[in-house]
Amino acid sequence: MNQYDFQTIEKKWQKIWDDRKTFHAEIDYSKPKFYPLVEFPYPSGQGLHVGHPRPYTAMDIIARKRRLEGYNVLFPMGWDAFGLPTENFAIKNHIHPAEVTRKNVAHFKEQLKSLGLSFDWDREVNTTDPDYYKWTQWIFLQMFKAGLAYKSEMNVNWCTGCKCVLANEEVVNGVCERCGAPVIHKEKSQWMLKITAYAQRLLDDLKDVNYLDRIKSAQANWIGRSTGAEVDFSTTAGDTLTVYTTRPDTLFGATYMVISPEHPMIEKWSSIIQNMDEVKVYQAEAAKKSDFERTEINKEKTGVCLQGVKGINPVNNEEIPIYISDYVLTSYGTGAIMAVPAHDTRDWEFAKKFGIPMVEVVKGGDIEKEAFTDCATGVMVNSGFMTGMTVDEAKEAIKDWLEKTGKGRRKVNFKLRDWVFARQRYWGEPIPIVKCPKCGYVAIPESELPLRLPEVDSYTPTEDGESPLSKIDSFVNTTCPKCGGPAKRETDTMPQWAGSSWYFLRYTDPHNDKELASKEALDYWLPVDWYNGGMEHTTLHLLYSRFWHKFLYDQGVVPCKEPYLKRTSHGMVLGENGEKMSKSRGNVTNPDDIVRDYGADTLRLYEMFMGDFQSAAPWSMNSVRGCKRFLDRIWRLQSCVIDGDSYRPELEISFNKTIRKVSEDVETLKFNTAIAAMMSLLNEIEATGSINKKEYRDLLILLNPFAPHITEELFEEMGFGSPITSQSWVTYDPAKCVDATVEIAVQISGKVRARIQVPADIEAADAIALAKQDPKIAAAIEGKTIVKELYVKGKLVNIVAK
RNA sequence: GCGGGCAUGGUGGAAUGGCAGACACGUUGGUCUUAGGAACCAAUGCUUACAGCGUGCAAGUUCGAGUCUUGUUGCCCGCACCA
Repeated sequence: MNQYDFQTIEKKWQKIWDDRKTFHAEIDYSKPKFYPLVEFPYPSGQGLHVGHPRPYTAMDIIARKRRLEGYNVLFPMGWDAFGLPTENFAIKNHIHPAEVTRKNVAHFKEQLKSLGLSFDWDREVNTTDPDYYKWTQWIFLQMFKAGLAYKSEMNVNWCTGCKCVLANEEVVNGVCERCGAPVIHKEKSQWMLKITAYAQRLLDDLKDVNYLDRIKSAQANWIGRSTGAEVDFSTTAGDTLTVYTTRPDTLFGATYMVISPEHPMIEKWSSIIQNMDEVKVYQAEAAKKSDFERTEINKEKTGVCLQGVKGINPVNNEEIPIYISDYVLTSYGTGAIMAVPAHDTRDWEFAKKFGIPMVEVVKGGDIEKEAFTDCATGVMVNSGFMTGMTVDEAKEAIKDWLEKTGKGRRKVNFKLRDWVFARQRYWGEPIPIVKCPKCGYVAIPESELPLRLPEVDSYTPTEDGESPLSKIDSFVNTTCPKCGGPAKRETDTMPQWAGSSWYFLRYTDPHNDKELASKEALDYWLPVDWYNGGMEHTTLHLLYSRFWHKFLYDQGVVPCKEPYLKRTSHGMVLGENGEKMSKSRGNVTNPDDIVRDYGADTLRLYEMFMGDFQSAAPWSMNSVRGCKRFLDRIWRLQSCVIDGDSYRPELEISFNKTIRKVSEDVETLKFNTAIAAMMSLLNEIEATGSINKKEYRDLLILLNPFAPHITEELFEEMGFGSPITSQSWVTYDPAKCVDATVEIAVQISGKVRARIQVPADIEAADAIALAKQDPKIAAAIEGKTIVKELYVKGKLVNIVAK
């Protein structure tokens, strides 16, 4: 017997798979298709992290199992390569971002290949490749033509030191991460995508997909549908202030109004607001804070009462003060609220601080102590025609009244906001739009796609906050596609999310230069059958790509409404100390070291065995060694192989049970228990002192998806025939998964008092009778009244005695 | 703050409402060995051990709760320009 020389074996099989294109997929109508997908990585300069192989190995196991089950499997990989870190690295080291990307991709690819993942590398895509982003731009143009892309004034983070727009991540505690200068909010005209037009469908169609419940609820909450009403308040200034509320029933309790510090009405009223100086100071303060800071409930409420203008409550014509406060956001609802301190927690705190009166309109709580927000039990009081109604009745009554009187209307609102689709950065897809002084924003002709990123000398954002592209005259100056007159190109680029919103479509036909993918390929491969990715992508990437997909469905480009049939999530891999792995904490493990010292099969096995796939788990070198030990034992089995073409009787049930367990557990992502079952089986095999050929062969196939290299090598070594990749998955006989006798527990009133052996198919009455014969049980129930007797098949007998 | 989640031995974790701790790691003792970060064998939740106690804490439902319900504490993740 040779040594288990994993380095040689792994290189050998990886070369065989490459040379033979073992995992290359083509359309084949004779087989059922299966399209598993993992999130393609951002090729960072740090290289692969031990967190990457966890989801990749998991889906690889499923892909390999599906192939053995006779499916035509498309398991692709690519690179989500536009982004900030590459650009920042390029700026710092004066290397072109494309060059940085090329190096990082090469490194990542080499690392991924060393793990024996069964990707179809012929279908590799890269979002920064002009042949790819041509179609990203094409999709944007279709959205523009459909009216879903528009320009709007948006707040951006503005570094007062670098004089440039910052990503949220670059803002640390209100100052610029790089230069430490204060960061303020600044209005900027930005390209937006109208994802809100799809809000209802994105919500409704969740019922048609098989996502984990927590993913569905996270998306539903992010979309944040609420039903309520818009109410028009007139003001002493003559203008109307429209508010959105989910509690129109409390309208009689509205004792003041609050508008966001950025509300446009403030500018309009600047001549009549007597304390404009105070207002301006407050606006400047608010501009420094993020939405997150502003809506924090624990913080002290702040605000300024507008002097010189009042709102008028439409139900009772009472004049009420108008405040500006940063807890009201421009981005939600109408940017103005009616405040009902008696029945809203934030309003209550604000009113307490500013000494604003409260009016109780729903009875049931103690509004002196806290706001009473319960809708289910309260009864309306002090509310004119609604007095005496339940909250639900009042909601309907007031909405009818608002619509009848024209003072308001029913309104569905979403928390979901439109997608800011422009970055003032270099390393992204150029937005294919021209601004013509005569024609406005004009799409460039599709024949001019891809609109390539021009070469620039500096990737640093410009002093005026525009993209570096704005400095390239040859790029900027062009002619209007419509009128032929002089015009200027859009110089902003798309956010990284653009390329990742449709990459799974390109995998189906990655080299097509006529369409983003052929109809035949899309019809055959879509939808993605199973998409696994991180929980952190639930509300952005996952929602964005569903939105793009639905748009493309409406355009007749893709054949199905939803891109992903099933979505699951993996947990993070933490450092050995249980903290998030990071360079600064010094707890990073490099997968290359593990592959070199223990082998890819051990790494794969450990990543799957380390804990529940869906939860975070800390790294453990000791446990890695444990997995290596298991593979060593599998290797050594070849020294005790005996003849035999069926399972030996003493192992027959164990084999059948293990095959069933592994087959089922892989489907539910319970890789850790699947591996545990194989370890148990190995323990039993070793106890017999030998293994026969049938048993070894089946064990190797069972383990193959987890540890593909060692199992292929042993399969070949043992002369079991062609590679495992062309074998069939092992099957089990349900009838042979049952033991003849089982040990059951006997409980007295729920406490275990004895254990007895019974035939597996024993009847309840017989089991109970047998239990009572046990000396301990007989003694325990003597002289007591038996209240109840239960038998749980194959598990226990419970005798309730008094 | 809002949203999602988690809490079980020395460690990672198992457990369709039915015998808590599978499977590993670690530790201890032993065998073999010139040697051991090798292999093999045995033990290993805790305690005042013929028994009792144990799944963050407090209640509840049930014949029976790690699992369901309510409350509570602590921790993790996301929050829209990181990917």
